[in-house]
Amino acid sequence: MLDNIFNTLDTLEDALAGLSRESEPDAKGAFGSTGKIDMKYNPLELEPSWQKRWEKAGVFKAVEDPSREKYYLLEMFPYPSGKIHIGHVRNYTIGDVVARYKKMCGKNVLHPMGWDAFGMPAENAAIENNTHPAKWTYENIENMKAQLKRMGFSYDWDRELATCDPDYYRWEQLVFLEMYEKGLAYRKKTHVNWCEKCQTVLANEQVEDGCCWRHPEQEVAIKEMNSWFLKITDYAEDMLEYCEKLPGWPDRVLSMQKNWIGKSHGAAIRFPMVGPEEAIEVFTTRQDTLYGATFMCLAPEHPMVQEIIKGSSQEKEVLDFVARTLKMDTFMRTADFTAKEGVFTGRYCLNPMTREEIPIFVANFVLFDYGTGAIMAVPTHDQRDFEFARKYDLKLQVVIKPEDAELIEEDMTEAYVDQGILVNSGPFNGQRNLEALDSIADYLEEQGIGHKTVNYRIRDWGISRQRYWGAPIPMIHCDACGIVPVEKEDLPVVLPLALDMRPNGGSPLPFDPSFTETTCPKCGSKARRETDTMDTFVESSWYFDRYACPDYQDGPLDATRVDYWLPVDQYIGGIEHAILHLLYSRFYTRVLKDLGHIGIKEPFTNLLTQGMVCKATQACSQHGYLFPKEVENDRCTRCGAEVINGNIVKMSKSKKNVVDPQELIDRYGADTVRMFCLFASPPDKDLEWSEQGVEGSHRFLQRIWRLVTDNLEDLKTVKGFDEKTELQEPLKSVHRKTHETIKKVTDDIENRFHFNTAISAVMELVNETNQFLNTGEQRDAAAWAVVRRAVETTIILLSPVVPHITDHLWQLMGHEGFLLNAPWPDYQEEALVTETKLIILQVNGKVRSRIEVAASSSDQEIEAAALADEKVQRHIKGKSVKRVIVVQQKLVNVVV
RNA sequence: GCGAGAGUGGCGGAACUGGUAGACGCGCUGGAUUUAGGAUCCAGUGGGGUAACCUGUAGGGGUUCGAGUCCCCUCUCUCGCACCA
Repeated sequence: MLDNIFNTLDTLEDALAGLSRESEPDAKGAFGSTGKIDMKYNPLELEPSWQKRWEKAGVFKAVEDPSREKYYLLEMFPYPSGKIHIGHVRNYTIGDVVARYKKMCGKNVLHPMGWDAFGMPAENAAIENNTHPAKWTYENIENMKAQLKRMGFSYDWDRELATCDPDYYRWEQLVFLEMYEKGLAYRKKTHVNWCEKCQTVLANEQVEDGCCWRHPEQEVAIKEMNSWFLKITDYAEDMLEYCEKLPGWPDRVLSMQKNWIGKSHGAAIRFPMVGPEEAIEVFTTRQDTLYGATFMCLAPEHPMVQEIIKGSSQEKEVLDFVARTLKMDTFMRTADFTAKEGVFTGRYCLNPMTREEIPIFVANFVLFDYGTGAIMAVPTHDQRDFEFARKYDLKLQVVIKPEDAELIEEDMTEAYVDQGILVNSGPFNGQRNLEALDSIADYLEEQGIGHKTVNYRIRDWGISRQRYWGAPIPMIHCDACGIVPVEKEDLPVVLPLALDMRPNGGSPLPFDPSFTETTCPKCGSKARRETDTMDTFVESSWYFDRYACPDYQDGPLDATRVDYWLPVDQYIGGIEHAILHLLYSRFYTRVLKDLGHIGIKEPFTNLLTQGMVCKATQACSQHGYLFPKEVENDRCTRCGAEVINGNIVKMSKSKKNVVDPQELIDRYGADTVRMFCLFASPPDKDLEWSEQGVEGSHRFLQRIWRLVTDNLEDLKTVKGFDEKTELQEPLKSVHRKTHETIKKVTDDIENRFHFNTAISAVMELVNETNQFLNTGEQRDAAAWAVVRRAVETTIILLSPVVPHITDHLWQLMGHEGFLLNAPWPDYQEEALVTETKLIILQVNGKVRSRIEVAASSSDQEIEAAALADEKVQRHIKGKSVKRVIVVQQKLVNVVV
């Protein structure tokens, strides 16, 4: 099939060569309609043919070469869901333009692609369609790979990897064992989110509005169970610090990461128990209010709760409350509309400063995950504590007063949270509360009651998933020896493929004796394999390293190659992955460095987060959201009701406001789709899909196609332009525009990724060239040489954006080879020089006139010309000129 | 509530360090070509006014010879985090 197209094209070119001989010069010379070839722009034939040629020539292959400067460009790899969607198209188009541009600039470019191939959808699809996750996944990969190739992306497919391949995850298992040895991976019993339908633990981010993200009707339960964790908290401080050392990252991503890490300075303070137990430790950032702490609250999960109520008369009441609270999901429990509730434990502890006995409560709003899971409550200066105190009639004690007023506890209607002066605070009375933070912390330390500390919001990364389609955690449970790591030489622990999926959605792994039954590496007795698999974010935390050496068999990473390519110079992906994946990758890179696998800490030097692709929704009162196909003339095709046009929101299957990239490719070709994705808006902003916009992009491609084919003979036969030629207007202007465009496009791509303005600039050049050809008088060889240079520049500058049509036109014009191997053009300063300059004339800051002056004019001459201008004269008549501002070569402002 | 970003024609968006606001594209209007439609080409297109000119970048104030751009306040929208002690 492709071969046929190939042959067709070759024949076409022969035909063209023949035609050129038939053309006859008309009276005006070589211009006019001669050489006009009836040849249509047919992207559907032309594009696959060029894709095949690129592949055959291996133009996208990246080879390590220490003598050349490398450039590693990476787009976030996709989950192989079956088909590419428009978000992929946009993401990968942006990346492809940069990759092609950098290659043309002479960089040794690495531009790989692969598959984030483990994950739940494969298991669900397998159950639904009675197939196997592996089969489903690999079929999807084949489909999507074909689609990506059809888009013409410049990937080095020799480096392709799929994370579900044992050759990939075996190294992840090895790194896990190394982390385990260093204490960076551990197992603990803890409270987790559990979805009954998925039969697995969910990460916090997979819980939406208290329900499972995949089962919006299924409330997430809190379950206490054993899970594996990676010690990301060990690196929290370093990752936070390096947020300041990533100038190539968008501020908003960095601020999200800082937010997520959530460092806060404060103090850990011990409140001694009244009774046999030792003390309860709290974390606070407000040790300045310590004298006002009149009660204590524990999180329901706090282990001391069980301890201190044992045998007391409150026991049942407290246990009921704890059980009731823990049954609520975290979202409901922590929602701001959920009332603050608690129960008295019947026990007291001492405020370490006032030595007063204060009651201990269990409260629903105290988070076990944050700080120590216990808080000192200061109702006078914390709104939550205030509400709680009022509800349970607890003591209030003011310890900060505003500078010019008194606070009376009984009269307070809300907590006083502003700054002020300390009162009722022993030796600290009279100090400003913020200044007392340090002195109180020091005092605590001296007295052995507490110490300064920092607390992080970030928790260790729970990576256990009770799922089948993931990388097995390489551990063994032995009754005698406990948890024993798999021997490194026994890796990989391969995921068994021959088993039946369970209809309830649970993992089949625990029920497969061929997998679970093993022997303990330590004592040799019967033992059981760990059946949890790893969170798929683990795979995506190092795939970019493995691209450097996907075939390496002696370890996770080949140091020589990884050192050459890493770090990623430019990473591009959706903002929706901004926190977790990027945070995990930064953590994992640090781990790999500490384990000696890699030399860098930060994996991504520059990050571009592209905006979402959006489109208006359409709905019908009867049938809900409608696909574009289900709408005709603003009416629902099923019931004829008028459609309701909704907001412009992110494209999603559930809202049915989607366009299928494949349909667009089949209709317009890949180049048009690529061009529209770039032209419609800058990459970091959201893109609003517009069918008319796509048509516009297609029209532009047809316009350059005609510009070349309509004038092919003249363009082809004219001699190359000698840059030293002295040109007259209007030729000079076309030539100047050519160089201005090179400058503008280079700047837009290199420094700003503003492809939309780069394309605009080329459009301007095409417009000017067309205008010259349509209206220009001069039609000799000199003119054609200038036009040829303009047209060739157009083609080269557009080649990263629309690589197929440009390679084709390049060849039609008689060039050999691919534009990807052509050098990116330089502009010449001399070509930008103009003889005259346009000067804007203002009077009192308002534009009144504009004049042309010789470029060589001095400021004095320009000022004189401005004052002599008729319109300026009219506006300053009868007034005295107070001041004249002359902005070099640009503007004159006359102040009267 | 906290943090970040944004607000410019009928629409998507330009205007990089303060210096012609609206590049480029879409749409629309008129004209040419065409049997017609499409495609293509030419002209026009922020609002008001015959014109000179006036007015205009969410609203208000300020700095400046000059503000879409800088500063302060207000409003609206989007995103992230959120009972974080």
